[in-house]
Amino acid sequence: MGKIICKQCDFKSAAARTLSEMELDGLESGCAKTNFKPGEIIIKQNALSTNVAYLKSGLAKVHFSDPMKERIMRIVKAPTYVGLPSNFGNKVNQFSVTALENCSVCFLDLAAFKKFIFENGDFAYNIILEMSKNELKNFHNCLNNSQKQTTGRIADAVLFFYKEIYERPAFTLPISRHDLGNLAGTTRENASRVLTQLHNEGIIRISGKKVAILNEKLLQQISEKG
Amino acid sequence: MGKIICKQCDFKSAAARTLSEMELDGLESGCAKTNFKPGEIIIKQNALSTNVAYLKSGLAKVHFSDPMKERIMRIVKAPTYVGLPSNFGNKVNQFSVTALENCSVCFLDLAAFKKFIFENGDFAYNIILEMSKNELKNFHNCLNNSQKQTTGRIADAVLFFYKEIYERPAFTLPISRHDLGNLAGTTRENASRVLTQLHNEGIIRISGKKVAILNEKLLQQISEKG
DNA sequence: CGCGTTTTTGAACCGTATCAATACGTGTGG
DNA sequence: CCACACGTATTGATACGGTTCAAAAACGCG
Repeated sequence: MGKIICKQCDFKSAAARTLSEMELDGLESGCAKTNFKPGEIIIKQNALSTNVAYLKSGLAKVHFSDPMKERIMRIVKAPTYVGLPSNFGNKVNQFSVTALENCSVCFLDLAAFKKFIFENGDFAYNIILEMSKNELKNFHNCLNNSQKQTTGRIADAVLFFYKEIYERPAFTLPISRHDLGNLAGTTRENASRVLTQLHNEGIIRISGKKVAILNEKLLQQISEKG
Repeated sequence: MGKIICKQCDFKSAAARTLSEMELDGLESGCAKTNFKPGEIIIKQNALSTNVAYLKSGLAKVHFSDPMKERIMRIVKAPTYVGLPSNFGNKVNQFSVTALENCSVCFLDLAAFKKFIFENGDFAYNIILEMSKNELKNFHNCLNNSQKQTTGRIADAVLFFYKEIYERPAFTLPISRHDLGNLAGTTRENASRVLTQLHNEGIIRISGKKVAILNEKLLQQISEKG
């Protein structure tokens, strides 16, 4: 779509920052920048993963989208690669990625990307670093989800939006109750219930999609204990 | 411990197979082979992860070992690296690894390992490949655990031992009921119950730790549906 | 303003954890 | 060789949390 110049891009990943000017020229030739509106699908599960997707700006949900077991795995914020494990571990995407806000994404040629891994150790190392951190995050996520009960998991999700996404205690949820439940591994009904319960206890204030955290310490405790 | 010669090692990883003779000499100088008996700890959670662990032979469990939330994440079979994400994503191990059988492990110097990533693109690429596949496995694992109920998860575990570990329909469980429950995210009581239930339905035969799968198709269905 | 969607709330039902008691198996010491 | 003790496994009864179903309320949009 839009013509862009990788060399001058301000949103380079840690890995891309290791590339020489010449390499960046190579990257650019197989690079397509695309914009997405909320709800639009960035990566489609079961489609061939022929490109590396780099989320330059915006917010998106990573979700497994089988008809029978739709599940939001996590919410990702730019800048980040999305779907690298599918790119390398499997020929088809193992999950979908859908924009929650306006998103700007660069689709990079997989062959060129691989070439950099082979030829630029610094680049490869940074990719490994990003993948490692991601896997550890997933690891803890998974553990939490299986050991806490609903209240704790919803508290987790709220804290996640606070700390990792918006970095301030008042924000507007980018997702519906349905999706919040889905993210926390429960139903929309329970997501609703827990939210109002936390509201009634004075731990958060909630009105529609607007959330304000009133008692962070207590919320943290709920997230940890149960 | 034992003196070994990496060059002549028959258990090389895909990544290590890309190394030149000279590089293998380098690997060897910072390599310690150690043997573990069942129950012995190979990697200890919260210890500094100063070495890359390569499981050359044997079976081990990867588990989160906090006093309050002990949880078996997965069972791994040689040959495989264990703990790479901790090596690169964090200075301390994010989980423990404990031997279930006699295990032979090579501890490699992390600095040398990093050097190979920087200098040998083929090596780096193979590491990325292994990490990608691992992450996808975890991904599906995590998804399954959160969407199935106990019967399905135990069925999963049994099928896992059949297909991924022993590759034959009759085998001896390498873990106790307690750990089986822990692996499937439930209690020892429920693990027991489900096992005898499957036995009574003629789907598996079970006697102590000896398991035989009698009706694979049905077991598969249970694993998928519920 | 009306219609469809999303959210909230209540009640009944189901699955699983928990508790409690019993059985089994192995190893120890008399 | 038996008696005992300890860890592991089994089985049943109960309680709690969460899903599901149903219905009302609030919201957003044309």
